[in-house]
Amino acid sequence: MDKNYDFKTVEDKWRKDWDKKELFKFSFKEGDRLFVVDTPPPYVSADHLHAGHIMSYAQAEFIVRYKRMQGFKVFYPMGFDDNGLPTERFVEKKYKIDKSRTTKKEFIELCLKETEKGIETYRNLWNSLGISVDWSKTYSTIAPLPTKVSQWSLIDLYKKGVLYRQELPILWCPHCQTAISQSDLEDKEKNSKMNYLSFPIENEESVVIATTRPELLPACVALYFNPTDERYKELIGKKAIVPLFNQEVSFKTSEAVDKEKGTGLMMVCTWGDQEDLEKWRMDNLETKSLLTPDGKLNELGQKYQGMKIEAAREAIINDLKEQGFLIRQEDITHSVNVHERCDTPVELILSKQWFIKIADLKEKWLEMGKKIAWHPEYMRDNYEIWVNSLKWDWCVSRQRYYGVPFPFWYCSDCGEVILPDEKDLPVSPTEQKAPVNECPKCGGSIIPETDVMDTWATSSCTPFLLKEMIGNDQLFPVDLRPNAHEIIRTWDFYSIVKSTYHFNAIPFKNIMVSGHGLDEQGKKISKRLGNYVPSDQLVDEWGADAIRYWATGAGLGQNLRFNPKEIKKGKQIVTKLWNVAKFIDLNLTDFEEKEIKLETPDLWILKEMNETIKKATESFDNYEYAKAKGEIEEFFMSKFCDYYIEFVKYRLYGEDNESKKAAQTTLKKVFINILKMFAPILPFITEEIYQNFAKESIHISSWPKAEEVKDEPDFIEAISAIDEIRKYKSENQISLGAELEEYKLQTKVNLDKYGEFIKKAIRVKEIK
RNA sequence: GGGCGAUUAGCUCAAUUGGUAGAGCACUUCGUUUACACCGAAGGGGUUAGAGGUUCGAGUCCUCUAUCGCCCACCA
Repeated sequence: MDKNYDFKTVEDKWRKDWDKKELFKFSFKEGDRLFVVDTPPPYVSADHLHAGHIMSYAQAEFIVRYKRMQGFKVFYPMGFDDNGLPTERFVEKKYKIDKSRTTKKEFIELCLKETEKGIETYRNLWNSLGISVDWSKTYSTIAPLPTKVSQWSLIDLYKKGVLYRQELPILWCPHCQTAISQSDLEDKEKNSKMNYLSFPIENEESVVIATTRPELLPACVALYFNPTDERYKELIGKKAIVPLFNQEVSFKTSEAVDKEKGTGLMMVCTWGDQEDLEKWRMDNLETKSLLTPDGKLNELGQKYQGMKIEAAREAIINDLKEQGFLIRQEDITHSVNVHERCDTPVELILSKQWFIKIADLKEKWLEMGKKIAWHPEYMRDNYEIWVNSLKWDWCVSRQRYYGVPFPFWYCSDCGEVILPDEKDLPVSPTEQKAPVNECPKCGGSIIPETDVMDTWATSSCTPFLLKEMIGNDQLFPVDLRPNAHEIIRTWDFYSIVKSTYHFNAIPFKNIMVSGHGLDEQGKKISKRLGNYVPSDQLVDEWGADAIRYWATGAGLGQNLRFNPKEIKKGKQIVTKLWNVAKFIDLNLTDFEEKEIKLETPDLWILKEMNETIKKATESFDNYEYAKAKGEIEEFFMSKFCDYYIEFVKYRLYGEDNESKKAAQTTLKKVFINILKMFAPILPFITEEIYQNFAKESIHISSWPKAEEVKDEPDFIEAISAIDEIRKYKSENQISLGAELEEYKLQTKVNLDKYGEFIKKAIRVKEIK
């Protein structure tokens, strides 16, 4: 063995070896125990890989390697989420193009090109980190099979009556020009002005209303106050005139109006916010649709027609001021719902879209959530909070180019929906003919649906996509879904929705939720802040094992700071394992194990080892890789290196062959189990060392089993005695290697039994 | 405003069911020793955020307060 451990050469060697031997390729036969992992398919548009990515994927992979050693046949494919808005936005930004100013064909080609690149970037990183996925089973969400499964899913939902198409006020992104869903929203603090406007009342004085959105005045349809509000009681039955636009609106009351907010009077427009929508729905108010899909005022805006929202707001405020309707203004900051992909404030517009029923089935979603084992447990709360906050059905249609098409055609006359035959899936309605030439109901002509699916409508199929990839229903539900907490409300929730509707089953039995990677100051790592070292540089500098070690630093659900010291510590452990390996290797000879007569220190370390195996196994079983690492490391560094190796040196160098063999056997046995326990976390160094002893990969070897060992309970006293002498030597500045002539021991210990051992282990000639 | 997490040594974190607060890093001192200077040994360092309560006993359970993070709500 080389004197120094060269991680670059070694890690590269095993990467190639595993790849060549297809070590992680999935295969199983009847009776095998399966472990199916539904890994988050990353957006290929996320081209800035950093420690946070390493952390979350490594944490899941610790469990995967552990399960494999436990004898499970692991199905661990990798997917890529490459369709939909994220990719389009990425391409738009990168090539500085606008969807509306390029042809659909060119645009899709660029998306596909970037998709390919993205997959390569990810694949390189996973490989360098030793993420043991089965690369022969890779999917991308826009490929034929996933498209087929996503389309089948929609057809099934349609047949079950839970997918419907309706014209409704929906969440709309004026920048991306597409419908979006509640889960695509993000909060953003914005500076704004609260405008206090005077609304004249017929034959009377005016009332004052506060609003941040005067540009919605043309769509104002009613004014509301709280029924207990004495100030406005007598307004019922009267009408106010909307400033500038002059439509008459009536006063209404609602318990939901807060007397303390603004002036206690609220204007309802169609539609500025959730509250508007609810009043509109409840009181059956008039519909005044004001916005165009690109976020401009339509003809209802009169002289402001064609202006963008912000421009119209400014112009209207100016005119209000001029004509004396603006009483006063206040600077405020408030949070605004923006589209998370582009930061544009979202609007509500009337549009015909496809929806999946979710808002009325909260109880069902909660019930399904309870059937899943959440790691950590409290993450279920996050899920339940989201479910309870649902207000809208899931809008799954998007007016974009690069995505999985809806598998539907319509009758242009009666609107009848035409479904394809399931055996013809996948289909692309805009490019192929419908299964019928004319509407079977009215004989009208057929037009294709041009919408594509929301990205989550495709990725939420992965739990049952996996079984389709293998063609075996036993793979569903999957055993483990690992992901970060921000996609509980999307990927996880929608997966639960779909599996419930399709199979009345949970999609995954276990979910492990990871935290975020933070920079050294504790800030979330993000592309915008640039506060990260690219992942490939990290691996190059420290090696995969050391980085993976760092990833054990936070328990499930916890954020983890980037910390070079912890990576260094990982490197130190790798080096330590290497040095121990050299030491043991040098002193090993072949012998028959049955002749061995173990001595007290041997029994002690074996007993300690079995305790460690028990604890590490339990921790890994509970997805607590951080705890497992702590237990293994403590045993290796303190018990094995600091004590046991020191205890047996004199036997290894001595003349008593029987005693020497016992020490050697124990060293080897314990060390191999240490390697095995470290293997899920440090796959490279453990493989390198293990294959010096064994001819197979450590990663398909079996996880150690704890055995019962009868040790000598009073041996602990001998260890205390050795501690005492170590301390004495250190305090008196004597080298640990120097032999003391004589020492008077304070610690109570059975010297008849352990005197000789202590003298030799810590080098003292005479103990009193 | 509601909820969920967190707060333990200078730093990063442990602490089974309530039972003498522990590691690593950093710091101080020592040690070239035949696995390891990519090293080893020893040492100093804590009113467990604060205040109450339950208990023979609280880092751990309860109540309140403060600070931080996240989720949800908040556009009148």
